[in-house]
Amino acid sequence: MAEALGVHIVKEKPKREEHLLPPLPNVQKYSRVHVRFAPNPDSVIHLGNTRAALLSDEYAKMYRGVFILRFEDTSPSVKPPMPEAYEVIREDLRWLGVNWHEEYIQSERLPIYYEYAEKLISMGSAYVCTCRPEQFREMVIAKRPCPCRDLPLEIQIKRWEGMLDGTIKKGGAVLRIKTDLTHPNPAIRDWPAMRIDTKPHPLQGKKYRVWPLYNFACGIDDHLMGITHILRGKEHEVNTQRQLYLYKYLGWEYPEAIHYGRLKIEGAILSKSKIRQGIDSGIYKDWSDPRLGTIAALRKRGFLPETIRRLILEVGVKPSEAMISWDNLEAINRKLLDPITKRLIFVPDPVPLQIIGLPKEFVAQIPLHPDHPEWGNITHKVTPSLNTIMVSSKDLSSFKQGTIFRLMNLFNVKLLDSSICAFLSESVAEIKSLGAPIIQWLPKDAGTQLSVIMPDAKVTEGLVDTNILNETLPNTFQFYRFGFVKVYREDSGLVGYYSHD
RNA sequence: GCUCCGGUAGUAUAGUCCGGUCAAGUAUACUGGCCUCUCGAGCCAGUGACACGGGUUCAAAUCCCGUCCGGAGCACCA
Repeated sequence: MAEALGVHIVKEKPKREEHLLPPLPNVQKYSRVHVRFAPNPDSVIHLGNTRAALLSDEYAKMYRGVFILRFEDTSPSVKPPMPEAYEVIREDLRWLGVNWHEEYIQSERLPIYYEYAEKLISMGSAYVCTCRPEQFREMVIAKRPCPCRDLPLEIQIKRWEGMLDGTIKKGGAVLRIKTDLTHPNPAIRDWPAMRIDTKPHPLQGKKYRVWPLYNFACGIDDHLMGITHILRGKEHEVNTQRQLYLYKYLGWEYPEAIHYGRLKIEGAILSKSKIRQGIDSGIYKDWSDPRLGTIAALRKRGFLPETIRRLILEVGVKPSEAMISWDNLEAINRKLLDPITKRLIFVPDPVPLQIIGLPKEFVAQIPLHPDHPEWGNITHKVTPSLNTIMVSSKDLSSFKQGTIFRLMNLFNVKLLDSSICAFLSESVAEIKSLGAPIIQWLPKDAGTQLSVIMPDAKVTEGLVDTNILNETLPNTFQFYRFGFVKVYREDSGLVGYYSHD
């Protein structure tokens, strides 16, 4: 109808229109887009890894494609898989809102890799190399074939069997894919595909002693799983070049590979090895230590999955490196959190303050959200006999004797000495015209102990409005004049993790 | 050193393919002001960038060359 009238109806604009992802290349070549996220379960995932996962997920949704989760756990001794990591990673992905349609674990697919290894050997496209690594390197730099390269097929097969049956010891041989020995990049010349690793695998035990290297397993799997578009960091650019040879020999077409630059976040640790090292040495409590850039840490601190997704989409797929600032991340999170988060009183480092000269009983109405009066208020009473309240020592110590200030939502007082003040008046307007400070407070017995872990892992102790115990926890609150805090109920009591202002 | 890949404000990003509408947009940060019983949110205004040098062109952030700077890779890791 509208079209008949020559009117073009614009559908509801996407919320993030300014950060829509660019289209994927050559989508029309494939019947259905297949993307994958292939983490190594040797550790948990962090903001950097999330980039591949979220970008792939977003594209899968954009094209109604298939998202494949593949655990790349084929290095028992160099990157030993952490048994619990498989589930922790799934958990993190679910939390991030990533939907995967298929899941594979490479350590369960060794027979497939063996099959292709044998095929490539018999085709003369791969050979078993028994040179010492340094020896091989010398030759390859000189663009000369190593002595193993052109050995007859029967010997290659015999050597391959030797790798499998244990005749050849660990480190004694490696399967190499033939490439171009004159390739300008020495790293590409006759790259290794399989090696012997006798360390028991957490999932497979001692079942296998020959394991595929990254390029072999990944290259084969990407094809077998029908991957059409690969999103990965640019550290893999050379790997793409290597795998091209494999695809050529097997007559396969290589997927579209998109390489993005590294993601760093100012001040936070994003290196898996450094994280693990820090945990082992006790510097960090665990993977969710607030100083880390892990998903577990961001979640614990109250960052929302949507925040992380928006950030990743904003950064996009550029090949250059990006240094994310906390300001940006926090601003996104604050914008999402602010309208939906209850306000409560938290008094850091509390000290008592007695109020004298009270003419009557006062009831303070503290809104749960200033922009949502319908959410209601929390009330606190101060009477001539119940006249001691708790305030932050930081506030109190900044006031000189005689300072006039307001107790938020209550009344105005004048400081007499370090722990006594006198009732002055009730009017808000009065205090505003003076430009005097307004501070948060709690009646002496209305607070519950709360330890807030700050982003630098230091702890701020304080009292939080006891009404928090009526809330479902964990939950994020905004404490007046303090900031957003995600509060947990732990055995030791209430523990909060500071998100941001 | 070798092989690749990049460089738009403090940070991130749009624009670069298909030169003019870009005296460069947006977000955040910062500075002023308004609003607010939070040092939160919101509103208004402002500061701030095309790495440098050549070339092509009537015209260059956009194309070409050089320089500088940055990153990645050069594992029997992924």
